Amino acid sequence: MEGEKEFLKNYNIEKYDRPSVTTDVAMLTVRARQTDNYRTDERHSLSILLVRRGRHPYKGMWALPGGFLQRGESVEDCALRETVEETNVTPAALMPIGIFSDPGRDPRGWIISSAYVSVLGAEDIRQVGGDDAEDAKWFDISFDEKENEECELTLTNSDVVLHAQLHEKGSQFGRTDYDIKQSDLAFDHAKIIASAISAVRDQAKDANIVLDFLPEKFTLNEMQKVQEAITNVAVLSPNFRRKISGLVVETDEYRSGAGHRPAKLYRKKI
Amino acid sequence: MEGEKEFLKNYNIEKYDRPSVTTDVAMLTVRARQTDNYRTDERHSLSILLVRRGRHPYKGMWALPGGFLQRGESVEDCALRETVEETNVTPAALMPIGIFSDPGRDPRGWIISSAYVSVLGAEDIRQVGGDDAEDAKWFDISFDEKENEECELTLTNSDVVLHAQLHEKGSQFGRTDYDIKQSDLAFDHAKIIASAISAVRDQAKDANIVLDFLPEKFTLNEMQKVQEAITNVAVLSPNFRRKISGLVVETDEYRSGAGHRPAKLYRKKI
DNA sequence: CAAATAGTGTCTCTAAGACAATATCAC
DNA sequence: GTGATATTGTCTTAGAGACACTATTTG
Repeated sequence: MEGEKEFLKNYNIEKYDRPSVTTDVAMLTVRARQTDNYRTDERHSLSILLVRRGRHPYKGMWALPGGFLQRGESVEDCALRETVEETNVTPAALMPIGIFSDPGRDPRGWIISSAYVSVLGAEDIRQVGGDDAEDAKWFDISFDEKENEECELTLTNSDVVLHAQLHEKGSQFGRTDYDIKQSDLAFDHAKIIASAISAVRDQAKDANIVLDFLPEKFTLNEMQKVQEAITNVAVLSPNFRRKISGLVVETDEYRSGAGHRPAKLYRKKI
Repeated sequence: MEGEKEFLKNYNIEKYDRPSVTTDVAMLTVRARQTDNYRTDERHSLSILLVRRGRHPYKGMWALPGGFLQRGESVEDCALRETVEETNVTPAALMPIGIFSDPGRDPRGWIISSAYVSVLGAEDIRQVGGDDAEDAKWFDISFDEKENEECELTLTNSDVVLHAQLHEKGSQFGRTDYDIKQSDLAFDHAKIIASAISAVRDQAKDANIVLDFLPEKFTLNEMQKVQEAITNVAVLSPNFRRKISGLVVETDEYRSGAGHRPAKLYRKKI
């Protein structure tokens, strides 16, 4: 009878068929756009960071940052490492979206991907671009679910507009799954992005993830606008304030100069 | 310049270092135990199905059902297939728990695991045992979180008692992560089980997943007892009834013969 | 009848939605 | 002053928790 030590000595992992494993990260932030009227609030829009592929396959197309899992690191470490390498941005936390493993999802062969969302505050996004990150760009997101489970994803940039049509396949355990009907993005990344957005929208209901999108100090109106950009649902400001009052603390500072009453700055409660 | 077709023709996936991928499934159910007093309700307890390993490594120890991902199947299909093979039980739905990939988690080498929870109704669990499943057994779960983030997991069976001590590492996005301090189970499965339980407890708050644990027809008291077994929190029956009234529909049948007023049987609302 | 669950009604408190009203600044 | 956001207060309604009470069955 073979003992465990002996078994492990003779075990040859190379004998077995195994997939390559990649990670993909949907990095989201909320950006403000200038308005004509100096008095009026900026428009806020949920945005995603994409990189243009410099290599085959899908060379020249836009894709999520990510890459192959290396020996000695956890999947989450890999997602973090690849994100920093490709975009020069270091995400604070990664939220797992799911594992994408449909046969045929990658033309190179048997490759499965573990996908994450990360959320960036206003301070982090300035770093974008750098050594390896020349082709990393922010895209404004428009993602609407129509009546008959058909969804339209549009990613817009000053130069490019990317479209994808998806079909809502089902929603279980707070994660919605989609089928791609048409996509301008590399691989099955339109599907991953749609899942990522729906996961973040789900989280934003209890307002906690909203704070991750904000800088260290922020006005309550900014916070509300960020939530509205994520969830696509407008709320009344007194009710919003009441709801999130337990999550934030006042500072002594004010934001003024906008043609109306200055707003007190708040900070995330620890 | 190489085109995409040519690139793919020359691409050799074997050149790259890659991990083996397994799935592990925590199959949960709620079982009732007889009481002395014929009038009194049965005690309900959350239970998990474990298999005794017939091979190295961890030969003879108890572990979650699961196995290696094969070419041509999705990770979820693999989890389903392995579960049926090893336990003869077909789960209705799988809820993803996360991907466990710490270096060194498997003595055979670089092996990462995608973990799922599945929930079984009272009807399904009779099938357990069969061809390959002689060593599949149900264990009662006791899982308590103490003050200082220390957790004690105890799995009990008529023959065996398995212990594990865990440390709560942090809770993010509704998933709690644990460190193993001591474990009687194979691999890092104590950690996976703890994550699975905390995920199901989280879901059970909005009562929907509770229905998956029940047979086709059930009394509201049975439903309440199941929820209490999962969450470890007792509730008042009028309030419970009010809360779940929208999730169920009456049938014409009653459950009688228990020394007290018969209870109407309900069914899950579609 | 006693014990035990089945099931209803209702009081209180909290949280959410709607909306009215006041405050303060830049031009 | 005017137009814009900032901030507070309050009315109403929906839901959760607590609890008292009635209904029905079997030994």
